[in-house]
Amino acid sequence: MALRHAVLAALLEGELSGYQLTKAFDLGVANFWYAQPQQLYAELTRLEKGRLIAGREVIQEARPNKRLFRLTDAGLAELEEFTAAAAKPSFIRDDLLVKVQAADHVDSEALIAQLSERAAFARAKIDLFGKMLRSMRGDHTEEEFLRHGHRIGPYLTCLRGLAFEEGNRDWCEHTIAVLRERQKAHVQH
Amino acid sequence: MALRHAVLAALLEGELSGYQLTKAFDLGVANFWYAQPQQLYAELTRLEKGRLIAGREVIQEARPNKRLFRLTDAGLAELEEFTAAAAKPSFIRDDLLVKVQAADHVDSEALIAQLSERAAFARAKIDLFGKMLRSMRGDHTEEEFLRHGHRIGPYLTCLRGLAFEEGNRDWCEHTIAVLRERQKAHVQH
DNA sequence: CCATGATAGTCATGAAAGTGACTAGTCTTA
DNA sequence: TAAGACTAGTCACTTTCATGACTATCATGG
Repeated sequence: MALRHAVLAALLEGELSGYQLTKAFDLGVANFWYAQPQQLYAELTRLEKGRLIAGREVIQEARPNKRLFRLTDAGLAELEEFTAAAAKPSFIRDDLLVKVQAADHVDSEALIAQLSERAAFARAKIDLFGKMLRSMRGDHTEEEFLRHGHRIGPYLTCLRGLAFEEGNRDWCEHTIAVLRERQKAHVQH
Repeated sequence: MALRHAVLAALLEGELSGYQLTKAFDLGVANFWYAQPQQLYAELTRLEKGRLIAGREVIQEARPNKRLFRLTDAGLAELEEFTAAAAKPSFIRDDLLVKVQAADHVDSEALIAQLSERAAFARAKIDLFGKMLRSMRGDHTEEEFLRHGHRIGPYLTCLRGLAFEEGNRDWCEHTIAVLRERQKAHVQH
């Protein structure tokens, strides 16, 4: 029951099609949840059956027809209930951490390559999140916006995403530096 | 194929029993992966069948017998291969983010309660990670240890865990402050 | 005029993760 | 001296996630 609520939360933004949702939940953009198209379409079907969302067909000329979904009252109630329930603590679960855990026993070059790639990805997302934040707050300062804006939820999750990626970037860079330093030291023996 | 490699990486530390692994993979301690006992025992069985680890029974007097597992050469090779392969980018997938995404439409008090709880949890882990790091590096400074220590993998993942939890704590506190501020402003209307 | 790429989705299947309930002996503490 | 926590693990089951393959149409660029 996790993707389920993420979809409901996304639909708070207004009516969205499955395809639009897939864009919002894309790995490259997602600031609060990630999922693949197939999962989303499946979830939408389930949610509609449960009457937590309602869809309507929109016939289009120039492109395939689509279905726009909106939250029902039952859906909003479900989300409310979910928010009140205790959350399980989260943790990082990342292949890259497993690899670094094994750092002393595996090839450093391969590891450094992975870390560089991840750092690059993190920088790209930092950039993107920066832009998203600026566009959400418009002409206001962050402080102003958070005080008086009327949809701060997405802004706040985006801030977390930004900090997370900054953490990733810094850690990757630091780890690379450490591994390089040790390579040098090792060669000199 | 994720827990699988995490278990292999954990066994780099030396022979461990299933029970010891469950301690290391516990939500309260895990600095690089989390899993439940049942998952671990199941994974250990699979890995042993695949000859990536080997177990030996240890008969004990005062407590139940146990099985100690160690990595085989095949297991180390598998881990090596895994490290060289491309990692998929990671992302946060957290109930709490979903809840904050919906912040504008749900009860703030409930949300603040969740955030406080998470912040407290984060502080506890920060403390724990600090202790773990100190104990790993012994009398050395961090710089010294990372340069010359001979098992820095766990230290590095622990550093990431620490930064992650600091990020959680800061974000939770900031978000709480923002929500409180808005509550005040709302009441005054 | 053909190859991409975007829009808009569907189906089937497998792998991974999570949950609840349960056994069984020992050690500690109120 | 009884209750609860710790050690050590197992069985059965469900939910969630992820993967690959597939169908259409339209627009754009070379």
